[in-house]
Amino acid sequence: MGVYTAAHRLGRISKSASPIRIAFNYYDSENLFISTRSQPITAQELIDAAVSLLESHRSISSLGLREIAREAGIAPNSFYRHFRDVDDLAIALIGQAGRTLRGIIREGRLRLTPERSAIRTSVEAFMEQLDADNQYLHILLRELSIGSEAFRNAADRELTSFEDELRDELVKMQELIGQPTYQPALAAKAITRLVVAMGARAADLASDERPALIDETVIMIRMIMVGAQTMAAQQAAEPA
Amino acid sequence: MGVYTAAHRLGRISKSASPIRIAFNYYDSENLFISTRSQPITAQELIDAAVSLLESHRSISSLGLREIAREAGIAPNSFYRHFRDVDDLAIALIGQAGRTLRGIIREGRLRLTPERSAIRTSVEAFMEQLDADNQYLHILLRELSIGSEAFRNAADRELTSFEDELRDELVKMQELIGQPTYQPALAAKAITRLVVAMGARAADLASDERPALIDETVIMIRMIMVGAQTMAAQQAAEPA
DNA sequence: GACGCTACTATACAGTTGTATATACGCATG
DNA sequence: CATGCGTATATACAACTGTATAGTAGCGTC
Repeated sequence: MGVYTAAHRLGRISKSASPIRIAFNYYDSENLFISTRSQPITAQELIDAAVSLLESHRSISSLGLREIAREAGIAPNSFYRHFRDVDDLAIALIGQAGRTLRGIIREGRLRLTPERSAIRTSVEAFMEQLDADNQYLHILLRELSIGSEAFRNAADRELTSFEDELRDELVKMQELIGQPTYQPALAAKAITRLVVAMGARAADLASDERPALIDETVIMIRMIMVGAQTMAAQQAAEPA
Repeated sequence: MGVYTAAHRLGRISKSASPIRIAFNYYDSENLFISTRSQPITAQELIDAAVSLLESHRSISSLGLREIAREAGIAPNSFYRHFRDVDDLAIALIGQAGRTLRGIIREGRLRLTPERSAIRTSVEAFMEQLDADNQYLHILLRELSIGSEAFRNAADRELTSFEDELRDELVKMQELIGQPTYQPALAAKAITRLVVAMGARAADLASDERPALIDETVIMIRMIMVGAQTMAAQQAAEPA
């Protein structure tokens, strides 16, 4: 943390106030040596600062360069050392969010047991992310509908990877239990988009209302899967 | 249009420039008598000005009071005569969007003919609104995922009205053709949310890619309906 | 004709923003 | 030891924001 943080975050600094002078080097309250200058900041720290500002319901594009720099504790101009502008940081952030989430969901599948349905397990893993402190899922859902074209496409790309993984799983399942699925790619897409939509709504609810929403979502997904399987059976019977 | 429009919209006005003095009354290029003062502006005109600024992908909360006033052609302070602040205008705008859209969709149902499926007709009516020049659907979809809690709840309320109307329709249909639906309220919710999600994505696509998306959506909805009907049939057979 | 009411405008102010320019420190290299 | 590079900071500027205060034109009423 540099010199900007304390002065700017608590209270406003008036431009007309007498200039504040701080020694270049000092020991902070924990006796750690801190240089107020030339303290290197990483791009990741800037991204983290942006994430922490994205709480509640702000879009990335509503963030100001100065705001992010203030949160990270550096001078506004130091931002340029790491990113061209806020949009540049945003693209990096969305990519990071997608990568992280896919890892988490993939990991969640390992928890799959014969007792618990695959659907419920996946939906729960997804919804759990809403409570996670990294906020990545919220950010992704938000940028999906707002922000520049580039942001939305970036977010949509992350979502499409989910769809592809789910489709593969549906096909695998179909071979396993011999129950064919009509247009598995479409079914995967429907399920993904539905879960995302319900997740977005769940994000607004208190966590004690979530279980009901999860139950609803599971039934909806079952409707899609039963429908897709029934349609496959009808198709097989009809043109025979 | 008042005196602000011309000067402010084309080119910037420098504060340090010599003060601009304009006669209080003048005839504009079409020889309409215009008073630069005391020309009453309606709240609706302010809302329309806001809508016209919401093109592409901006959220309502990103609009500035001065910006809206400039677009409407009034002095910034005149805004306060009609709304407390931008959020106040936003709530009015969302409500108006919802009411308008429900009217349009309801009207679209009147086009229902035995030849064209009810599903396809509804989806097409919905997607048509994406191209409408009033931008209401875009605005509603956007505020659903962004903006203050109040905005989201307002948008969600509008969406719930759609669900209710659709559920009634499903129940009516069920009585008509004798094919029961499992949990019609949930099926209606799934369909509505799915259409909205697909619509949001469709909004990003060129209009020649829309038909394919409509086809996809229709199949997805069919999956849900077939699934809900199959599950109703299974439920009826099982505990008997 | 004076008064008040409504609907607007003008000016001003403090705060914020993005960024241009100049500067200072620490470190590695010659 | 001097030079230059990398990384940070300080200062400044013009543009913009929301809004406080103080007007002013037009209209209806006493």
